Amino acid sequence: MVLDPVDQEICRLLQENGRMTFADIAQRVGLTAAPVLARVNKLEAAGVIGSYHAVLGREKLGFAMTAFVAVILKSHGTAECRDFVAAIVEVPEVLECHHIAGEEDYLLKVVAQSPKDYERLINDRITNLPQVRRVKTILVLSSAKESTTVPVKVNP
Amino acid sequence: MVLDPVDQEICRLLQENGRMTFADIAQRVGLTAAPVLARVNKLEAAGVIGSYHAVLGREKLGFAMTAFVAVILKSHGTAECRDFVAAIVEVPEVLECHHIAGEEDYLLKVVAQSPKDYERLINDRITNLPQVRRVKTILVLSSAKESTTVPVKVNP
DNA sequence: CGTGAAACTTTCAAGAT
DNA sequence: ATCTTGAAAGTTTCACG
Repeated sequence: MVLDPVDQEICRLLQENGRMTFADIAQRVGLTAAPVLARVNKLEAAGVIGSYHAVLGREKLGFAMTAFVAVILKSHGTAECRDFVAAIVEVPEVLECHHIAGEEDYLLKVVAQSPKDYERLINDRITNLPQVRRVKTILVLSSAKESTTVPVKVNP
Repeated sequence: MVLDPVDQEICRLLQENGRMTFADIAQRVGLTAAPVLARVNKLEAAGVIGSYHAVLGREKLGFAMTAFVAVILKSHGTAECRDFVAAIVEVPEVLECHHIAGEEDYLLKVVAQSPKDYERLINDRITNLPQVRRVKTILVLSSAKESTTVPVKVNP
């Protein structure tokens, strides 16, 4: 699918503020609401716009810790990987699960309320899994940027 | 701030669908739109709800690559770190920048359209920075989960 | 918290450029 | 083809009970 500059601007605006009204977007891109709606519907149908989410203030909810967890599996058979992934994606504190190339097999991003909670999470829900050989914690001290906004080029 | 079960459910719903209408939310939590609006305003003011965003389908926009980049700085003075972070957060392809404890100093999440693009990004925008000693790329092969949804406890 | 009312937004069909 | 207009339905937002 080809994005003209108006589509690109709509994507930029909705990445920045996912609750912006079509009337508002229309004004900023120099159209009326109807064609903006049509374009957004088209962008959603094409999968260019995938979903909309509120992002919560984690620390306000008591999540004082973020960490990346590098996981090495015991073996790398298809079934082994499948079962590990199936179990790990069900853990709500695991926000991300990436299969990676490198010394380790998977890189997880996890949140926890406290070191104690983190310990329980790692022990009971991760290290515990029969496929896991070893885990390494990379503790996040602070995050200077944490966004899902990708660049939508203005000059095609 | 204390979240009662209705606040928690509102947070859960808005994490799941950031464009859900207040009328819709109201129906699901068994209220009318007015009190839902009041609660959302309060949650936003308290920073529990931080922001709303559309998440784009990266691959549809040509971002075929995701990688984590572990960075070691030459030194760890306050100014050095500050200047590195200030430069790195301006790079649109760098979606996340975390200060970490471990062998490396920073962990970045970056997206790129191709290996060539990735090379340019790493060379010209990262390795290049005067504070950087060394970078290590951890290539993402696939992501089984990539979310910002944190658990909002149902049982206080 | 609910109601009702005003203002605004969404959404669609028909017609203009 | 894509936009505008205009109108109906739905949503937001407020003051009052």
